[in-house]
Amino acid sequence: MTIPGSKGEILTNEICKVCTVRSVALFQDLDLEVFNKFHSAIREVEISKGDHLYTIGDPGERVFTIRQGIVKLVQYLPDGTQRIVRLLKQGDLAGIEATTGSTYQHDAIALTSVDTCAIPVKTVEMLAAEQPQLHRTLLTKWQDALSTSDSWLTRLSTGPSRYRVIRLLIWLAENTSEKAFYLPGREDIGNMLALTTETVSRTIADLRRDGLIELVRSDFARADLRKLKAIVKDATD
Amino acid sequence: MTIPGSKGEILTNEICKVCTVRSVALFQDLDLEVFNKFHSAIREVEISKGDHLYTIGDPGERVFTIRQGIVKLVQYLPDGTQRIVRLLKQGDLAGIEATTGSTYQHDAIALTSVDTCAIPVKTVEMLAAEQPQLHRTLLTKWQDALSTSDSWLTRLSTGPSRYRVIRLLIWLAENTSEKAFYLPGREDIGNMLALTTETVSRTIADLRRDGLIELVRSDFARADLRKLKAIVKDATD
DNA sequence: CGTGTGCTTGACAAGTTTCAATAGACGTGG
DNA sequence: CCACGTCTATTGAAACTTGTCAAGCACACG
Repeated sequence: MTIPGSKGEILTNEICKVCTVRSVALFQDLDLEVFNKFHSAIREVEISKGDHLYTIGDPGERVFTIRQGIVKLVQYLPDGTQRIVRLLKQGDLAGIEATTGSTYQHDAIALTSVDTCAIPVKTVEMLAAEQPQLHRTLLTKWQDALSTSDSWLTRLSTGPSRYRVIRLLIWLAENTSEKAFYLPGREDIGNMLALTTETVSRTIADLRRDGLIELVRSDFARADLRKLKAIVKDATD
Repeated sequence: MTIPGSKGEILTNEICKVCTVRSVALFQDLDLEVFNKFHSAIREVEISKGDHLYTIGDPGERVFTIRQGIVKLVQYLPDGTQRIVRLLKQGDLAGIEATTGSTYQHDAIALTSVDTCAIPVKTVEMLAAEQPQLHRTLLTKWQDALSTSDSWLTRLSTGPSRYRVIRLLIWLAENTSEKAFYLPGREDIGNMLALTTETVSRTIADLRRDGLIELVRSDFARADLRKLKAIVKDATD
């Protein structure tokens, strides 16, 4: 179990068995028996807001299952401009490129405090050798990443600022179980949508004036999802 | 061999053995013996400019290795706006999501005349069962797709129109062996860069006036790669 | 109780879209 | 072989959106 208040890496012992995200994560249908042979290599890693989970260019030695919190994946242009290419949430896999022997392709930075399981790539390989369905789970994770990426291009990088912000808010709201959802800093939002912080700030202020969202705190908001979806003509499930 | 002038699906016979893209494609390190057991299921599919290779939402029954030509992957917003999320070229795999049992996630449309090998997903599975390294190749293809996608977000959807167009031109030029490279229609370029056809047209006209590119035909161009890279501060290998 | 950091707002400049008109390329049929 | 229609590319002018620069505000932290 986690030692309350602790930071950094902790040996997992029984934690995996009761893991709240196992059903959606990497080991979703793994034999407990097989799993027990290897899970001693797995570490729990907790980092605070702003910390790096890993850094672009580093040798990819571990993948991370996100247990709690939100992580941004950042890439940079030669001039230093940064672009957030994806957000990872509970159940997502960070550093998946490590499984092909590649170096990390992004800076992975915590937007909130983040709780992960760090799994050495070697462990993944050994597990996969005994349990081929892990391959299938991994493929699914690749597909998730790619389809998120496509969606960021289609929905978050297309159209006027108002629509982009709204589509991001919908995503944020729908990926939270609470009524209020985490609202990233204006600069981060800008780096997700290819807008400046000023434009984002103005757009969010407009949405508040129009009664479409309501700030609970500067970084938590509630949204009228139905109205937001109507504006961008999203399916109103 | 291909029957000259023919269209549509053709049974492959000896074609795979002499395939010019096998070294970069799906069967790059497959045992010829194993391969021969299955390759009768593989069809050569040729389509002309503007034709669909597959359509979004269709059940994904085959993956396609691109042997020749360029394919665009298109997604749509609810209002009908389209966005091109990737271009596929020689050696790339189209419809890779079919390997996870998913439906196709895009419209795949030929920008030029296109020559592919269509491989049933079932064949891929059978081959993978006998030759596990195929899993690894597939993972690499997923990674390629994802890293292209990230790059489209970072480099093609960020910054002013001039930079986006230049970065696209660099990509097009570097993914061609000829001196002149295929230049897509202005509307397609717009849908790749989230710009209007008019803006793209003006930007390309500017680049021509500045002597940075030269049109061989309306859809073929030569570029001064060194200068273009200097402008966007790309590595000048 | 200052100081820093991030958010907001304003005014103006720059960039992009929109609407409209023209020019060019291409294929078809007279 | 040329006229015609169609489709794409180009260009102009005006409207609009977004970026830039600058200042003020609010909240958290030391």
